[in-house]
Amino acid sequence: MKQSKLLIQTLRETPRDADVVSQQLMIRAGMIQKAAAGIYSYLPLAYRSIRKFEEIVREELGRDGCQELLMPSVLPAELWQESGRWTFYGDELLRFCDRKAKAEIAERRARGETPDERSFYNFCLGPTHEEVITDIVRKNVRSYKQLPMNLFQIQTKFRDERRPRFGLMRGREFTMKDGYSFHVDDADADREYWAMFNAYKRIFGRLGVKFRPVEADSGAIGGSFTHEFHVLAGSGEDAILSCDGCEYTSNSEKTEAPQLPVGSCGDRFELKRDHFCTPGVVGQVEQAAGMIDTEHPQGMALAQTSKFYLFQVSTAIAETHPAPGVEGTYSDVHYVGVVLRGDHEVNPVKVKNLLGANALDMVEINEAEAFTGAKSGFMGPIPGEGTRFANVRASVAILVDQSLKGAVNLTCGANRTDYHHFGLDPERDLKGCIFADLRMAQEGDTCPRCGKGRYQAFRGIEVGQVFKLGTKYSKSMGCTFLDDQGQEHPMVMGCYGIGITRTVAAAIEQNYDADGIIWPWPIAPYQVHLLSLDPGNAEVAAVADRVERELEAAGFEVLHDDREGMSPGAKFKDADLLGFPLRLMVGTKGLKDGVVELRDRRTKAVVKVKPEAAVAEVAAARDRIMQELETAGGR
RNA sequence: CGGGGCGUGGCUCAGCCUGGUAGAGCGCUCGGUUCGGGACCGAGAGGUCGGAGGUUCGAAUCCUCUCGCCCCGACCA
Repeated sequence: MKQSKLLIQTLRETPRDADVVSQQLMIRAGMIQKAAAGIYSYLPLAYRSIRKFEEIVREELGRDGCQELLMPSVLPAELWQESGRWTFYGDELLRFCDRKAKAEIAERRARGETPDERSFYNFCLGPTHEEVITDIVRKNVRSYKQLPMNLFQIQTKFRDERRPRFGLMRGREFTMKDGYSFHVDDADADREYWAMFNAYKRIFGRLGVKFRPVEADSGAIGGSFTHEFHVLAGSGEDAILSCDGCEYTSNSEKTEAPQLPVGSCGDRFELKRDHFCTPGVVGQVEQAAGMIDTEHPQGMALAQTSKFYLFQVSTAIAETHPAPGVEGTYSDVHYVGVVLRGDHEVNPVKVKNLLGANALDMVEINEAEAFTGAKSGFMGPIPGEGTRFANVRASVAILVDQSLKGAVNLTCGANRTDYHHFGLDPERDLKGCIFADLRMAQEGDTCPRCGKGRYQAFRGIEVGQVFKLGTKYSKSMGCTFLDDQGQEHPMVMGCYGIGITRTVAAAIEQNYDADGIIWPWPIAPYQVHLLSLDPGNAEVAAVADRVERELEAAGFEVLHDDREGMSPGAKFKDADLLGFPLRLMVGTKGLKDGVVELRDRRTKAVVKVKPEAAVAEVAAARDRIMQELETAGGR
């Protein structure tokens, strides 16, 4: 391909509204162009990478017998109403109506009515396709003999994000591979889950990026387990903890924290109310340092302090769920107190899951201060007399992190500004409290799975997820089969997603330098960037054209920068920015010595060879690069 | 959705405070000289200053409304 004919405009300067590396580089390299917030055109170079990744996905899923189909992107409201998600999904679902509904609205207006347009919306843009696929399967599959079945599509999705950002990584429109499997029972769904898990490991392994499959929170859907696949990159939105001694890797919102040994701290004291006074000090560390008495002349160790968070369970959703720690249900419970060691952070997802709540919010600071009667920093699990907290204590669940089980002589906020109690023994002093793992695990914590390794922290970009759905959709939509006894059962489902365009962006987030992109070979738009440094020179032009033909004949993808009137330096800059793995330079200077030069984008190493040997040298470089990829991937 | 910011040629931005008939660099076109890490000279093309209304003799500039975009937060099967 001649670069002089390629649709591309590279930019020397970074566009102002590009805020992440992949977005900046893709715009500067002329790969994407924004049409609206979070909506991009994929220009030729980007689309080549996207298609290459799609092909990898197709090949690997094909190995597992998955069938590809394509569903509509405009979906009828009826299906979403059937599953219940039409109302549940929220404003990310872009809803609209067709001409028939519009005519109806117009007609009512003509009659003097003021119809609510939203109630006439009868279509949406598909953000995901559980409803459609379930509809297809229930209409076409009746017998256990047809199961299992695994169907996928690679398709444009639309989610009307509140705040689209990060270019292709969090756009509103994006390309996604979404797959759905249908099974006669749980065991078979589990088997398929692990088959897809392994397929994903192959897919991201072939991509040539560092990645990790991580255990994740299964969220409100309540599936039994789920893994996310993350491309590791410093700019990743998710924190991942990975044990250096075993396979356990998880999203930090899920990571199990180890039970810590309770330090010895002398005799057990009674609860001494308002024992420490640290006026005007707010931070945990400063407070602890100010907690001085005869027992603690240096101040209190941070691990001997406790902190207290007040959460609120949304009553609208909680309704009749049995409430641990208190009598009654969440329709009675508004507040939940969480007690942690002073040097630990609360993990809201763990709290939420423990409570079985769908939504959990921090109580707003003003409200919390009014409730407990103390300023932030001095709240605690023991209500002060006459406060609202004291009045409703019986209906406030007190959850205590397991690290404090058996702990004694702790401090806690006195619910009186500037004061802390001393001598807290949660088991003794907090009636009906529940001990559980509620904190964020941290880098360096001992892994509770193997008991030996320690957690290492990474940042990751979520690019794929495998999820066991169960019968949520098959039950609500009547997707059933007949077993060999003629009995009807709902199918057990799994779903499996890969963000295609996000993955390509994530690959760049992980692989770039100050000069531009460094493409992993398997998804590079072109593999070789052939630069004619003096295209006006007949010999250079002849050699470059010949090498281009030879490389293409040997199966390489070559972009030939044949542009005239451009200085070598400018071509080098463009080549670095576009970042194809290999750059082959043909110029008068080299040809004077009878050589062309091959440069590795990542290592910057240059090899000089005779033009006739260029193809063999490129092949050798490819083999070396692919070899390195084998060892670089995830685990 | 709350808070903040920005809309001036394809890109980056100046001009706005203090109204007077629109600029620079990059990119693009043509000619010439160059040519191994974003060369130089000369000549050009290209802008309803996001939109609407208002104030004014006169608005990119002041006022009102509106649309779009960006950032922080909340949200994220």
